[in-house]
Amino acid sequence: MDIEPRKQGRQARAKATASDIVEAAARILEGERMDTLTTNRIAERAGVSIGSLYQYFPNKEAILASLVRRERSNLLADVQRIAAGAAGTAAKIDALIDAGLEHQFARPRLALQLEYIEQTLDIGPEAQELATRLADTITDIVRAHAPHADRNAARDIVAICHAIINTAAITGETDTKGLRQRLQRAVYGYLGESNCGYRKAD
Amino acid sequence: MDIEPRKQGRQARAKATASDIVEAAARILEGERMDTLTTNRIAERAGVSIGSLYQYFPNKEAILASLVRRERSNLLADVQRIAAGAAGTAAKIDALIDAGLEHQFARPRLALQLEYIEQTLDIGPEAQELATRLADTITDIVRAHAPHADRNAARDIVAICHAIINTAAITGETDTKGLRQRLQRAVYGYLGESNCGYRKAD
Amino acid sequence: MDIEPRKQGRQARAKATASDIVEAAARILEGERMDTLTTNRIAERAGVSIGSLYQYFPNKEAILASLVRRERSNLLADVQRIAAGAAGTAAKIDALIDAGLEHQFARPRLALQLEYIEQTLDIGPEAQELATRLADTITDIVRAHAPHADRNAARDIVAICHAIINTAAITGETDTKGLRQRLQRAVYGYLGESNCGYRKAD
Amino acid sequence: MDIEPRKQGRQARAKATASDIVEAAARILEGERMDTLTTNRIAERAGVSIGSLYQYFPNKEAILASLVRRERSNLLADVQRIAAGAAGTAAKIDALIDAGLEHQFARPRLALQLEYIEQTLDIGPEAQELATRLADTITDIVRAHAPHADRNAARDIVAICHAIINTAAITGETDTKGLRQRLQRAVYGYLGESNCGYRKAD
DNA sequence: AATGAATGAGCCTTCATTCAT
DNA sequence: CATGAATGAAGGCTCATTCAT
Repeated sequence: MDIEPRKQGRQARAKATASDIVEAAARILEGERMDTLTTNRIAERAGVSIGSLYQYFPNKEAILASLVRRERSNLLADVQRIAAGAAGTAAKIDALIDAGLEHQFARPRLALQLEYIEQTLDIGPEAQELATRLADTITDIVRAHAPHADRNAARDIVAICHAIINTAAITGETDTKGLRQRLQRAVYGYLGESNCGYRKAD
Repeated sequence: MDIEPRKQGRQARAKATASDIVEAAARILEGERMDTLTTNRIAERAGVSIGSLYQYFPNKEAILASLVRRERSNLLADVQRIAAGAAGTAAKIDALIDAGLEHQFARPRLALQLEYIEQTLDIGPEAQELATRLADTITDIVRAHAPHADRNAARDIVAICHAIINTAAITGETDTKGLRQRLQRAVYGYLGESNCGYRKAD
Repeated sequence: MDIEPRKQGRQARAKATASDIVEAAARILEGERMDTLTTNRIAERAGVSIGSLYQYFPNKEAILASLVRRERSNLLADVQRIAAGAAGTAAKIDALIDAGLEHQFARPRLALQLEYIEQTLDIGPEAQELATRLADTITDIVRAHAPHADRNAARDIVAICHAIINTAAITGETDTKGLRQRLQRAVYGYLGESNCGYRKAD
Repeated sequence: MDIEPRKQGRQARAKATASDIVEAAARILEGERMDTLTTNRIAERAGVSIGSLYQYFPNKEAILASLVRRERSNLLADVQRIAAGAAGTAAKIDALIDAGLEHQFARPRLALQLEYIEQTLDIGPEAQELATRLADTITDIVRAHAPHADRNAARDIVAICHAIINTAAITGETDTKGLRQRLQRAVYGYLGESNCGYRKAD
């Protein structure tokens, strides 16, 4: 199944339409029951006709793939910026936590749904690569800080953060500060450091 | 939407058929693409006619709700047994970890899918209650061990374990022993205890 | 694309439905504009719901393939009966002409449309084989009568008959007798025999 | 349905565009699967925007009607030239055969497709008239040569030639010479003359 | 009860056609 | 006039669910 977007229209209007469609899909994932994620509904929420939708995407999956790509590359950009930064390893890990927090907390329902969709979707190779690069970059940072950590550890840490943030988001927590502290507890705890009085969050 | 199984013949045969249907759904969730989870396919795998299926369940969601309930109550039973036991608080927490590990690792794909389905489903109040009871029991155990832990902490711990186990299951890990250790690291780490050389796994 | 019918239901009702559907397609081909040959219309004319139609055929093409097969095998049966008969070669050719006449004249519009559809369709291997067998059998008969005739000649003769009958049918001729004479003129003429006073038609 | 090309600028450029569009349709009919004969594809192959296409033709059918008309009037011109010529009746019939051969063999797939389209299309009155004039002219020639031949006979002859040529074209024959001989056999055979050693092809 | 044929709302997608730029 | 983005009716097909046997 072709999963690539169809054309990046040369008129400005076209580019806007394509991303309107993707955003509409995101909004539906966030706010409605998953079974309303139909192409017709997407078109409707994008304020576009169904015909237009299919001028930009060859099928429903392509829309979702675009959405996944969009989110993923945003996060990857942040993470790479952190990795490339001059900060110390602990500071980088904190920054990583913050990045994850921002990303998932910005639109938690969306993040959650996308996680599921990614598994279901036969994601394109490009998105696949984004995922790998993301994982690698994070692994590098973690191992720079905690040399004894292996790939599993890095994966665990990412999973742990995901899980905690999701749970918090779903139960409607709003106290980002407390949440960040718990994330640090979890991560540094897992990495084997006492995190009592470890650092002043800010 | 009605989600209860259809009350009827308490005969052994009827009960068996109903649970055959539920188990068929489980097997499909485990082994096939999610879009093959159709009522006709469920009936087929259960070795029942589609007509019969609808004699036992008023609709598809009811089957899934039953499945969720089945899994949940299994876990709840284990957890309650642990809670009621005479072991020390740390041993209880370890037992909790083991219970979770067993549950999710017995049929990891199923566990993963159900997690998603639970969110999608308009879970019945009974299942809702199971969830609450489960959370409460776990919270009690955790707080008995770590008095400073609040509800959030208990939730976080459950989420952490879920996440690590899922990730492990997805990536095809089989080393249950190593996994248990990492779970303990994560939990005790989060709870703020150094877990270096803390205890002999068994 | 799968082109085979889906199930030959074990209940009598089922078998009837499947052939009702095929016949409905035939009727539409005969009597309506080709662009009304939609699965919905077929179902409607068959007096069946669209859902039922798709229980018997996996897609539109399969219905048409069944129809082609039905017509072809009817004709093939006739032709093989003729080939196997004890009649003289000339009588066999006459019988062939009559068979063709009957077949195409019974439902001329249908015959015409099917001819076109056959080319368009990726006909299944079975139907393909029917066609080959048909052509071979006819070739054999023709060459038995006119040894100098090659494959082209046999093909030409079939084409000639098709064409004449179609034209006649389309322009609404009803004089089968006269038509048969013209067909004989054409065939025997092509085969190089004087056909003046050649034989008494009956 | 309006089937006429849109009257407009008689400028050379306009005329060229219109015939580019018609020719693009022809090329698609020849070289691609019939279901790619979409207006957008036609415009694309004509090197015109879809908007422009609709400036020249009110709808898709009008394009095809123009194409049919183009082919028909070409043939009609040839046939009328033959009819008006000074040659003997037999020579005229031969010329007729050659004309048909050239026409259909020049672009056999196109000829075949158009034949089908003509039936499907609600051909405009003008094209209808072309067909009639064509048939009449041919009938005249045939009857001049074979006075006993009636309208049916002329129709049959045309049909016969069509059919043989089509069959040859479909099966990929390239031996025009042999084909011409078979056509003559068929025609003269049908008209009741022995065609053995009848005439030297050229 | 069990069976499985039948149902039809609704999904994805295409394509002829229009219209703002 | 040309362009190409936008439109939406309509087609193929699925699947949860019903109902006659």
